[in-house]
Amino acid sequence: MFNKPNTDPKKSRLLGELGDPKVNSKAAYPKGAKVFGEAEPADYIYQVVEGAVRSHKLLSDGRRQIGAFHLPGDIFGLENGDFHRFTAEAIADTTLRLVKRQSLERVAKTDPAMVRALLTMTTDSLQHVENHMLLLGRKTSRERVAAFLLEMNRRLTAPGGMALPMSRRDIADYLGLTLETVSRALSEFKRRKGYLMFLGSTQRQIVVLKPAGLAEIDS
Amino acid sequence: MFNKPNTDPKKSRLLGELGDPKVNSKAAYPKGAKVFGEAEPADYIYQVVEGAVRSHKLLSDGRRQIGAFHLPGDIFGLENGDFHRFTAEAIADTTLRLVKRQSLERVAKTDPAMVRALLTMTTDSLQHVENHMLLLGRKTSRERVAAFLLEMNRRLTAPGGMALPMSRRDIADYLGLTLETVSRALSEFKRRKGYLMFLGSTQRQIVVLKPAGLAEIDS
DNA sequence: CGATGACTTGAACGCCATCAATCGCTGTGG
DNA sequence: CCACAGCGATTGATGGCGTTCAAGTCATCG
Repeated sequence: MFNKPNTDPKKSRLLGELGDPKVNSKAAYPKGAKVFGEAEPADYIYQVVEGAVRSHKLLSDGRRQIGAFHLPGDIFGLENGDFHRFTAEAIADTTLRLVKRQSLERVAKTDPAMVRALLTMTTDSLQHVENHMLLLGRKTSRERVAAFLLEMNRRLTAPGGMALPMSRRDIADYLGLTLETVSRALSEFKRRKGYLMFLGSTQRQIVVLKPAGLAEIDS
Repeated sequence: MFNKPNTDPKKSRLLGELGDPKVNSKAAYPKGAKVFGEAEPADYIYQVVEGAVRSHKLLSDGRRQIGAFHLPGDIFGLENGDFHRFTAEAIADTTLRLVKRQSLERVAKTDPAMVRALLTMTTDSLQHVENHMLLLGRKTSRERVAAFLLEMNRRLTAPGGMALPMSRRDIADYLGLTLETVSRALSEFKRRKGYLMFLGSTQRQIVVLKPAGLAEIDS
């Protein structure tokens, strides 16, 4: 709600195209709504206008791994193949801008800079999941939660702390932990270490008091 | 040694360029040699001709996460930015084909199909690490080892089983486990389940007797 | 208010890590 | 030719971190 939109210049190129009303439209997704499912045809790509989206994979018994959270300004659902590789769901009431994949492909055919832009965005995703792989494979629970807080603090910066759109369970499924472990780590950072502060009645409005403390824990 | 080279048609386009002796050269790396380091300038991209390479990230205290193994035919070291995001080392005595990144960039400027090829390869990497994220975040040790065996069985298929080029420690650092846990899982699949067989005196020549059994364990 | 859902906190368990011993193979030097 | 060091791998014993199970708190909403 108080989160600044992403104004990364790398996305501007694509947004120039995306901004063209002839090829895009907006749509509203209530909290919990599915945007697309894993292995469904990838007919559109999406940009978050307002709200937040999670992308996840499921195992057959219900275990879930969230690969990324998409915040205002972020583009997601960009596939090179014809099918989505994640399921995407709105975390909160969300507005998305949609662009037909077909029209992107058409532009890409004649515009090398557009293909470049796609490549750059794909590489950015790659870099994010590569770092996340290190977190999931080798970091302790405290390190994971500290890294999460720093990531969100960077991406959601706003006056008076960040407003996390996701539940403890979502955080846990992003970090490869249980929601109880996430909760314990947050309590520890708040009470024992004094790195955090919760604002208001909810437990999702968080102020990071000592980023350096978190950064130290995150190795 | 008995592993068939990768002949994926998607790589052919790039290999057409890579095959040009004017822009490439070969180099030998003895077992253990560093190909490039994390955060070093990315001046070349590489293709495995013979041998095998591992790509990893390190935490400050030495914990290691291997992101991928590169086998004959595979291309790696392709970055969009100017710096490598992994350290790459030869697992066995290895021959690599090198291509100057600059000459790739030059071709890419005028050849949209080349940019496309780069995008496709980047997307393939992305898909691999996305699946690996699910493994690292949510799978049990048995599931991880089963998935590893199936992956290597697919990529190293040869008459009379596969010859793993990597040590138990490498496997462990790829799967986010310890080498002891990997060893126990392999023993279990061999003795208790009868899914595996070791050939010869070494413990790296493995025959998968029942892929279906491994697939079932891997969820 | 009572119901519900998100979160926190406590207690006990279990999977995997850690520590440690041993085995088998290879290579090396006396 | 044998002793032995060294390395990779296996196997056993123990321990700890995060999970699981469970109870309780708090805010929201009918």
